[in-house]
Amino acid sequence: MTAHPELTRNQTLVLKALDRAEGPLSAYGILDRLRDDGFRAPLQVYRALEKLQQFGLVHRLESINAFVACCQPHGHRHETIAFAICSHCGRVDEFSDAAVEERLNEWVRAHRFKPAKTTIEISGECADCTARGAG
Amino acid sequence: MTAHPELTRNQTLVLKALDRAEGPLSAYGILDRLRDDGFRAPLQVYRALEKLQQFGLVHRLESINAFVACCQPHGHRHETIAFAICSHCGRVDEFSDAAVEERLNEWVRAHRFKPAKTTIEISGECADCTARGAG
DNA sequence: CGTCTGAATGTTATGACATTACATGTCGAT
DNA sequence: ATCGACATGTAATGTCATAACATTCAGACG
Ligand SMILES: [Zn+2]
Ligand SMILES: [Zn+2]
Ligand SMILES: [Zn+2]
Ligand SMILES: [Zn+2]
Repeated sequence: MTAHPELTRNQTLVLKALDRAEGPLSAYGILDRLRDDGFRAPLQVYRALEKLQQFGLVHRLESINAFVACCQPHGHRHETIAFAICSHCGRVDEFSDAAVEERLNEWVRAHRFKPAKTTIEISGECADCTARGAG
Repeated sequence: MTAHPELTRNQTLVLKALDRAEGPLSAYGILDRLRDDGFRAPLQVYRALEKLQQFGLVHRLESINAFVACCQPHGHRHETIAFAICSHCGRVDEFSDAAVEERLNEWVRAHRFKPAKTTIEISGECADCTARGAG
């Protein structure tokens, strides 16, 4: 599964919708954009999103219940990823920091905690929006 | 607002419900536990939770849409807090790490991002549950 | 006292996000 | 052909959160 298989039709459509979007989209937002492609029910979106997340092509933003296409060309699965989310324009920046990852891993080891998923999200206002004097 | 004022009746009830709970509670879970105290609608819970979060007495766990009472005796407002959430037993451990906070602050400074709220949540299985051989 | 005002509360309705359950289709392996 | 694994279609339901509006409460002030 390292090189994920061909995407199905629905997965391709969902990924394209996210790629074309300016910012994160909710599942229902994706659904609305795919009505013309035959999408009728939320489950079609959620099922595609689940696979795309497994492939590392899409990330879920827990703090805003939305999804973004991964900015890396071929996805990634093993790093801890942090997100900076502009609550004004929706821009999402994705980054990883080895020191952050290492410190969290230390806590986890020290407490014998078996991590399954790590969420790091900073919400706020991006530089552009701040410069423009956004509210 | 450093020493937060007296809590109102509803705020007190919600905080007590969270204190008594084993793990995190959803807003509707809190509502159910406060029916006998006269609670009838979700808004009563959400309004109390909003204030309690401002006072630093309650934290929202974004990745599971739930709330926990702060484990510090008098709350805290200025640190970046990380949570380790056991998806098996619901146990939540709260910790902060200066190095993590500093690294995230560096990214934010470098990108002129104006942070409003930082979420760090590690979901997984706690040591006790792993030892018990949980699934 | 009476009134004004801001905060908290009560209530109904609605919106937003996500999953369960079951039926159907597709395609390669045997 | 038939089987199994996976993807899909559809309806119904469950879960989380807020909008809108009316009412109540407690302190400030003349
Ligand atoms: Zn990515
Ligand atoms: Zn922005
Ligand atoms: Zn705390
Ligand atoms: Zn546990």
